[in-house]
Amino acid sequence: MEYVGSALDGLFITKEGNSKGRVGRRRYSNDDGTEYKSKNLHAERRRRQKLSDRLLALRALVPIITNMNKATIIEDAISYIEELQNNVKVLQGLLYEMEASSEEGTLSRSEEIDPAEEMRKSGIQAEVEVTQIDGNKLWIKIIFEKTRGGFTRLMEAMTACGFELIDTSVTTSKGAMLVSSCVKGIHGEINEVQRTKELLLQIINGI
Amino acid sequence: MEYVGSALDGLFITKEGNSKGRVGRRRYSNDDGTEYKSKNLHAERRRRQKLSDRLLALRALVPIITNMNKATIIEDAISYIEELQNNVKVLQGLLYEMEASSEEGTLSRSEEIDPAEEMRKSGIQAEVEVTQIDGNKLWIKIIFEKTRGGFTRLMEAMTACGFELIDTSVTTSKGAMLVSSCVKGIHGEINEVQRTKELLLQIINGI
DNA sequence: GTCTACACGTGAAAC
DNA sequence: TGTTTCACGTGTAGA
Repeated sequence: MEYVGSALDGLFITKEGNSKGRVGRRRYSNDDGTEYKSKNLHAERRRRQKLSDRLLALRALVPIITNMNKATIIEDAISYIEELQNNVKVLQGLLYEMEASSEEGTLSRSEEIDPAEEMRKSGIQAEVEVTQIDGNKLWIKIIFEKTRGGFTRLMEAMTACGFELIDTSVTTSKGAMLVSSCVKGIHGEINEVQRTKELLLQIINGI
Repeated sequence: MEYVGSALDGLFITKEGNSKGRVGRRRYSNDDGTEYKSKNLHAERRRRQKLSDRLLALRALVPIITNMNKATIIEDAISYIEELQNNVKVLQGLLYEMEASSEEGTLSRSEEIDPAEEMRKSGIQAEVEVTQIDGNKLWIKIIFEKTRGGFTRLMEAMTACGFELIDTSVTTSKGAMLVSSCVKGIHGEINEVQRTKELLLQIINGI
């Protein structure tokens, strides 16, 4: 790649007056004296202009430019790309974190219990709590994983099993459904609470 | 910026044999015949190399390179920067969405009611529901905006007002707190349900 | 052969 | 002033 001269060196015809166009431009001549410009002169000009344009476009894309120099333009572009790459990485990390925390239960932000979360942790499918209110009334609390039509099927199953619903309230939180209901019990039945609980668990498992 | 020639044109001494160093390099001479290289030759070389190095670094940073050309390197860098910028924008949008949905209540994803949201819509501070379970027992459901220590103060206020709590369940969903409780009522009191409800509302408003 | 891309040395302009 | 940056035309090597 070293410039070593050539037979063509020294054949420049200089100081040519040229009234129009590129005056004073160096000319090139063969041994027979026919003048011609370098063959790739235009191509080289196009190449230079293209590169210049690209650099301009690059400079336009980079927000902070410390200098207008060609080298510094590329330098700034490099640091900008690094910054953008870091940005993307940080944002992806944040997004991943948020998705994870959002998936495993948004109620993690409340200090109270998260039914769905607790259910998944303990591995049980549902949580049933039965409390005897009065002689023939039971207060039941059911927490189970929410499914489409789950509540309806629970109600159908409970009525089919002979539960007489007095008052029922349902609320869902994320993936869990809490059913708080007051049912009429079979008066006089011994161990009614435990039997009702087992029956409810069977119903829920059947859903 | 037009090349117009100069008095120095045509003074190149070519075909100089040079045993050492940069043989054949063009020399430059003054009118007095003293030879010298162009003054900014080394500086120009350094500049070119610096630019070349920057381009190399840029190429190393861009993952996809369609061509090794200088122009295409910059072109690829431009498209890569655009891609990164778009990436950042999309990720920021996603993050903003997730933050918003996470802040305004995760229950928006469940098809059921969102207590906090409904409360805010209707403009009421709390929702109280009282149902008579038995002669001297009441089942109360309270939904109110969750505040720090709100549940504790509610319990203190209720016990201070003479409520005898039999069983209490509390669950929070985002900004709302649902208290489902069974209390002992004053046996024989007429319109007990309505009076209890009003009393609870007063308590909640006092919190 | 042509065509492309590159590095080179250089003059000039800018600071 | 001198230093730096740039565009230019050119030679040349590789497809």
